[in-house]
Order: sequence, then structure tokens, then C-alpha cells
Amino acid sequence: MDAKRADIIADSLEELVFKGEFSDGQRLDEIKLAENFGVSRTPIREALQRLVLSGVAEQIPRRGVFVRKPGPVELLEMFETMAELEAACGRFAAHRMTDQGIAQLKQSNCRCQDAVLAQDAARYYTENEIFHQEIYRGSANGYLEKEALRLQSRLRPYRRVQLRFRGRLAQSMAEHEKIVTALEAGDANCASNALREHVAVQGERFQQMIASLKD
Amino acid sequence: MDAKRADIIADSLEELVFKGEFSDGQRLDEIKLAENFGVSRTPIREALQRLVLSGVAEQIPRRGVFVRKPGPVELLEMFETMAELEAACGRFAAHRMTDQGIAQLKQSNCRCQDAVLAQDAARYYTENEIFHQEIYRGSANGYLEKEALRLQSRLRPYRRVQLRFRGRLAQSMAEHEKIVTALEAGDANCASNALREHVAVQGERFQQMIASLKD
DNA sequence: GTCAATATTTTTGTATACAATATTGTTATT
DNA sequence: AATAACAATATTGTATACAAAAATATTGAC
Repeated sequence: MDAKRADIIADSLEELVFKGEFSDGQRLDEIKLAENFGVSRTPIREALQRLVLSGVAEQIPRRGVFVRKPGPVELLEMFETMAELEAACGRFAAHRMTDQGIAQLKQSNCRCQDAVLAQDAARYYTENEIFHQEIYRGSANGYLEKEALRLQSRLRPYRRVQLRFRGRLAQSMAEHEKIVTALEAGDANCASNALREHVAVQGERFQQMIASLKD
Repeated sequence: MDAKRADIIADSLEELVFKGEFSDGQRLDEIKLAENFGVSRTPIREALQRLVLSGVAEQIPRRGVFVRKPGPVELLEMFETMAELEAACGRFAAHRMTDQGIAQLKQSNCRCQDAVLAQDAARYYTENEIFHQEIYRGSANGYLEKEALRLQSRLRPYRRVQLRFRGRLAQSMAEHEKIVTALEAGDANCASNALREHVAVQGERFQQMIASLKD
């Protein structure tokens, strides 16, 4: 996998940014990072480049790379895009999912249900991700799947916060049911719309949360 | 912009790959490239990393980076994804485009029409791209817009080939009209479907072309 | 004291040097 | 002759060195 230290460092840095160790706009000091990680500047620079290309940081030539945390607006945009990507996956999946794929999806959904019943938010969080990934896979479009996975991963830290919303889990499960039914029936439009809504709601909730924090 | 040589080299390399200077699976030799570009390995390595992250090449740790040209299947997948991204843009644009945006879109479409009448395929190619970009912009979703632009750019070399299809230009213009009408009417579903079809057709044509080449 | 011009220091970007790993070629054994 | 073990070579990944540019500090003029 990541045989290079640069990759490990990139992952670490991404993690640190999400964890809030760096403030928005902060310059990522190559030398300090090199010291912290106990390596030279070379692998640090490679890692930084990866952060830049994944959108976590921004590079200003001959000036440095700076942490770039998405604000509320961009976050909503990303959730909207995620909703559309998932809608697209659902559209294809409705026509292309194999019986085996559907079976796996149902199984995955059951595990979500289990987690809800067990009131285990952390497990629901994990199982829910897998549920969605099954649908990406079901699109039978490797490129789309990869893009969906990329954005899902990018939004991960922001989805996490929302699990606390009261009643969200139950509603989420109801939506899952609708999605599974539509996929099984091969109803592309219905699956697509259900998924779009299911994901878009998350973005909207996030906005609400931010708004409520402003008070 | 690109104050770094690494960026210039990355663009050059991408260009060279598309132009067919490298065969699929070929290893991109850091040392030879460094000699060719008259620089050291360092900026070459940075450029290669960019190619890898943009999907033009693949990296196998401790082994090298290799050109990775998409085959027919992946290309179709990419066109499908483009179609869905544009459909998403159209969906948002139908609700969000300003009068000014619509006006610009119409203007852009007129320039497409001009190019068709002038039988100027190259100009149509350019104007058509702008037309689509107006819609991305119209989605009023910067993130989605960026993603759409990225894939549009990635598919550029493959779209180029298709202009030669007889009658495609006229049909394409008819589809543009339908798209503009739907967007102006604020009909999200219609705009979305029209765009999806408009783009998806390109992927299918491409498949046909490849199939015909096999004979 | 404030501001501008210059000098100093930092920091980025690139080149080179070195270490670790993979690849290739050679030799020896069966 | 084929194959396995080992040596030689080449290539990647990392560290260090240096050059160019930017940021900061210092000095001087008003």
C-alpha cells in the first residue's frame, strides 16, 4: 500500500487538520513538520502536495501551503454534490445491481438496523458508510464509485457530528428501506430521488447546526 | 499561477500522454524525463505525483509510476459520470440561474450555432465547452462546478475525436435548445434529463467508434 | 515618530548525494 | 540446459546543500 513515508505523513496530516490541530488559513511549516515527524523536508513536501490536491490545503506558489477548511457554504456545496453523486449511483444501481449485490445491501442495512436498536451510534456510523458503499459498487461504474468514495471520505469528519441529532437515526433507517425497495424494484428514478434526499438532508442538518451555534 | 517548474512539467507531461507519446503501462523514467526537461529529478517527481493524483498515471511504490490510459470501459464510465455531473448541474441551474446567467447561456449557444453554420468544428468544440461551463456555473455550487470542470478537462482529448460524426453537430444543437428551454422554464427534471442524454450520447458514440475500429 | 529603502533572515524550490530496495546478470550446482 | 543463489546494477525514496524569492528587521531621511 503506502510504502512511502510521505503517504503515511499525508494521512497523519489530514487527520490532524480534521482534528483541529491546525486553524484555518494556518501555514503548514515544512521545517517544523519535518522536525515533528522526524524526517527531512522532502517527504513532508510530498505529503503537502497530496493535501493540496485533495483540497485540504491550498498552495500559494513561493509562499507556502495553508490549511483550507471549508466554510459553511462550501460544506453545503459538498453535501449537495455528494447527494447528486449518490443519486447517480442509485440510478445506475437500480438497473445494474446483481441479486447478490442486493442481498449484500440488505445484509448491510440489517447491520445498520442492529446498530440503531443497540443505540450504538459509532457502529451505525460505520455500517451506514458500508451501506452507501454497497450502492456505489452497485452502480457498476468504477470511476463513479471511486469519485463517490473520495467525497464520502472527504465529508467523513463532518458527517460524524450529525449523529447526535435526535430522531435522525430512525428517520435515516426509514429512508434506507425506501432506497433498498426502489433498488430491488429496479426503479431508477425512485432510487435516485430517495438517495438524493437521504444525503441532502445531512447537509441541511449541518447548516441548521451551524446556524444554531451562532446564537 | 504556476510559478513552479514542476507544474509546467506536469502540464507538459499530461499533454504528452494524451498526444500518445507514451504507451499505456509505460514507466515514466524520472532520470530520462529529468534530462529531457533539463531539470533535476525533484520537480519531475512532483509532476509525476500530480499525474498520479489526477489519474493519468499510476504509482507502484518503490517501483515507479506508469502511464495509465483509460480503456474503453473506463472511458465509458467517465462519460457516464460526466453525464450525471452535468445532469446535477442542470438540476440546480434550473432553479438557481439568474436572468443574466440565462442570457449568457443563450449568447454562448448562439456562438455554438454560428460555429455550426460556419462548419467550423474547432470553434464549435470551444464554444460548446463554454456553453457547458455556463451551466456548471449556473449550478451556483462552486464545488460541483469545480468537479465538473475537472472531469470535462480530463475527457477533453476524447471528446475531440467525436466531432467528425456526421450529423452530430446538428443534433447536438437541437439538444442545446432543449436544455436552454428547460433551464429558462426552471424545469429541473427536464433540464437534468436533457443534459444527461446530451452527454451520455457522447460516451455511446465513442464506444461505437472504438467498436468500428476493431474491424 | 513615521515611513521608505536597504540589509538580514526565512522559506520555498531545485539540485545533488546517499541509502534502501528492486531488477538484472552471472555463476555454480544439479 | 535449467534453475537457484548471489553479485552487480539501476531506480526509487530520503536527506542534505544550495539558489532564488519572500518576509522581516534595521537603518536612515524627513
